[in-house]
Amino acid sequence: MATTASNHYSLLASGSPMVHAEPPGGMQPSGGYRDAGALVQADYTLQSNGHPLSHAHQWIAALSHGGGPGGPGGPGGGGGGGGGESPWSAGALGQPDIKPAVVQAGGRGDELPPPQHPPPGRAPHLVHHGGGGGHHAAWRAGGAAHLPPGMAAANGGQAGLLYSQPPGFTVNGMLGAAQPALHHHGLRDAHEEPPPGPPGPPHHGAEHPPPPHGAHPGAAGQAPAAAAAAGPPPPHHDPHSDEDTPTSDDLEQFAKQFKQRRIKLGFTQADVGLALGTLYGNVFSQTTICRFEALQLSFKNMCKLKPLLNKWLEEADSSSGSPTSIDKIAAQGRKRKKRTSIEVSVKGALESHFLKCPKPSAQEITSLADSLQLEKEVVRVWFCNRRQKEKRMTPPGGTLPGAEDVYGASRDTPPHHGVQTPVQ
DNA sequence: ATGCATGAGCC
DNA sequence: GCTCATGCATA
Repeated sequence: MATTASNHYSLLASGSPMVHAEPPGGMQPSGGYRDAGALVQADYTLQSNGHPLSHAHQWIAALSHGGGPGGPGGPGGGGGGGGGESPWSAGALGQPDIKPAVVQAGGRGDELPPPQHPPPGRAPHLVHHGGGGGHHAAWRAGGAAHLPPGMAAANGGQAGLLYSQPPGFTVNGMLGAAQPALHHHGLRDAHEEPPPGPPGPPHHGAEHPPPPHGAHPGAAGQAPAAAAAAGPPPPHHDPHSDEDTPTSDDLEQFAKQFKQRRIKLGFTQADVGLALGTLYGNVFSQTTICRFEALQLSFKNMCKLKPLLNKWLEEADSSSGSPTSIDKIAAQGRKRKKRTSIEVSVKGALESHFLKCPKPSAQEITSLADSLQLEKEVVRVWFCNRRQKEKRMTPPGGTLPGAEDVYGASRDTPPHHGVQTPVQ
């Protein structure tokens, strides 16, 4: 009843046109949606369950855990809580859980293009505000002021805003290349190629820099000074270099710049995702690119993607105009449970619980699920996603300066998440 | 642009 | 079972 989830799942497959339709009688899709099968995208019709979308408190104050990430860039990190309490301080880059998303379609079969990283000849665009240790305390320390001169002018021309079909970029013969790639280093390698810079702890679970963002500027309750106050002075010299760990400020700027360039060049987020696959073997979805631009990824993840995107920028820039192919990767034939649409009222209930207890026990989840009439798994996942959301570095839509107050105070004002960057 | 889902790696 | 990275499906 509540969920719009009908029972059909859509499967991507390429092939047999068979529709797997199940009688919508049951609302709980808990059938065996995991079988591996090759079904095609069923044309399930969504039940218009249009929910008004009223977001209540989305971004709660969880951020405020005093914790705070230790110093910026300072490895000394406060050792944040362990299990994953502190968003940014936990072992960011150091953790090995990064996974490669190389999902190469069977089509190309092969592997991924050689991961070569052509040395960037020049320091690209990233201008970067000079302050080295200044304010990179909060995610968006108002740093929007950049805009490299060169960039705007760069190729401003034709690209205009036609996203229709970008000209394509050439990737140095990468396409044809089905070279046996060696190690398509997944992201996992990322942690392996730690920035030489960071002396001390190469990548351990404690270095971490990122300023917590704890909240937004509004929440700026955070003493600005605090940021700089970090004990260990972050030795970052060139934030834009792929090498060392950028500050959150750097990331923010890069993301903005990236987006602008991307748009100017006429590429969509999806194009970029695919291009990364072509270039490095790691394909990413539109979602990921979007989140990167919106800074909705974890700090660690942002750091991981930045170099890739930076290279793409260079490629796209240098070969903007060349023809090429963009190959796409077909989805595999995996079944996916249909997205459950949680009713607003139910969502509200979940959020309430989340506020009280972000990490309910299995037992609690079970009873909660029961009372809300949702599958236990759905509830569990909801909490997981909720927690994850809390950890993102994303400043809640409005990080308007001086605007919001910390949630703790008057959380009445739900930040409408509609306020993000206009474009796209 | 974002909600819900999947899955690897870890504990 | 959790976290984290990621993405399909959707609004």
